[in-house]
Amino acid sequence: MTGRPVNHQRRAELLDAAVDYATEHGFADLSWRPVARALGVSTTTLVHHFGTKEQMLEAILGRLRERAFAATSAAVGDQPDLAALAAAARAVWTRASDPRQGAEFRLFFAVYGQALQSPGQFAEFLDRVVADWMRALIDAQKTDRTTATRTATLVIATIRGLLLDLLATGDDDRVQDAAAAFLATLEER
Amino acid sequence: MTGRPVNHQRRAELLDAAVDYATEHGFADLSWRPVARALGVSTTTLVHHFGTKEQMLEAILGRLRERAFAATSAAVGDQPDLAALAAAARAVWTRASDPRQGAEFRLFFAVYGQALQSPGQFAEFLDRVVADWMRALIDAQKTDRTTATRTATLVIATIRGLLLDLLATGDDDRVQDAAAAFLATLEER
DNA sequence: TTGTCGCTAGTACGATCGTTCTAGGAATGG
DNA sequence: CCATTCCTAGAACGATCGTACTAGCGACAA
Repeated sequence: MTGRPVNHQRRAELLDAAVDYATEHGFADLSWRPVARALGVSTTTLVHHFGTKEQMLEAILGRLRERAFAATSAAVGDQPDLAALAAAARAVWTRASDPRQGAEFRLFFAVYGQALQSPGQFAEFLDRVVADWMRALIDAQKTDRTTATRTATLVIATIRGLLLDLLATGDDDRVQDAAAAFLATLEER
Repeated sequence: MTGRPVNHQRRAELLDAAVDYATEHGFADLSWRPVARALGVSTTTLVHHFGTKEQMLEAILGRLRERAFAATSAAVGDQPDLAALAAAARAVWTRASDPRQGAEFRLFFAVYGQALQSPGQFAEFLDRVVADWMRALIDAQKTDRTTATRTATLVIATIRGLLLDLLATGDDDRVQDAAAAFLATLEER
């Protein structure tokens, strides 16, 4: 009577594959058919699992933010107490500036930019893109909330700004030098 | 014999109007027809002046970068010698964080993100998006080239990172507080 | 076994896309 | 005036878009 049960794992597989596709082929002009071809399924299959294209995009960027944050937040949490923020920032930067992460962060900033121009559609992304890291970086500090917030804001902004520079210019020497200087000032607190 | 002369001003008018349109309606899925409707011309007119859509996009982002840089570089140049960099950075930040500039910088970051995923098409944008400011900020300093480059890189990255935060969260108090702290450290050099 | 429902695919529809073709007024140099 | 060239518009092309509809297959509960 109840019929065949829903296979949630199947949707997760397709979503991960879709994120990989977006990482390689860009996010701006994603459409059902090319994604379906790359994944070896029909467009109908994607529609069935994601509903509308808009919903698939939301799912993709949700998964993307999840990936990006999970991979770095692990490094944030496992730090000794003293100078925890500086160590966390260094760990995040080391991982983020790894060339192997380039494609994923290019996609991240592409989504970020698009979200800024469609705040309605990407509301959750915009809400959490800063807040998730803020929470983690504030927890890593022992100072009062005001200065902790101020420092966390600066750390997030500087790392992202440097990453934008690195991805745009590929000038590793210059950007790494600036990053090292910033991280050094962070440890002098 | 020579016929009617080319009207370059007409193209500039259309380009400025197209940038305005992109500022309001987004950059990701721009197409001839909606732009033409908004500008009160036919799509053929746009094709005539810009060639292909790709060329129009390049023209738009070139003009956009020109606008964004010109408006702020003026503030950079007209500073007294002492603490020129700090004053320049403060001027740039004051203008960039003005809510009235929000739409333009949203477009700027949307283009930036798209360019990161299509480096071939937007090569010139990526080349100049950092280099233009770098040159101006290095010239504003009297220290050796190495530290001047390092500082300029950090100033650009931090300002852009803070701007990303401000545009995403709208949390003016927190971001302005962090910006003030950063600019203060800049003046202590 | 049988009825139910998830999963997949194929097809088709209307809309919109970028671009080309055709052609008529406007403005300029000879 | 005339020839030439720019500017603009309208129509049409094939391609691709998102999505709905139909239907067959497979897995599960009763």
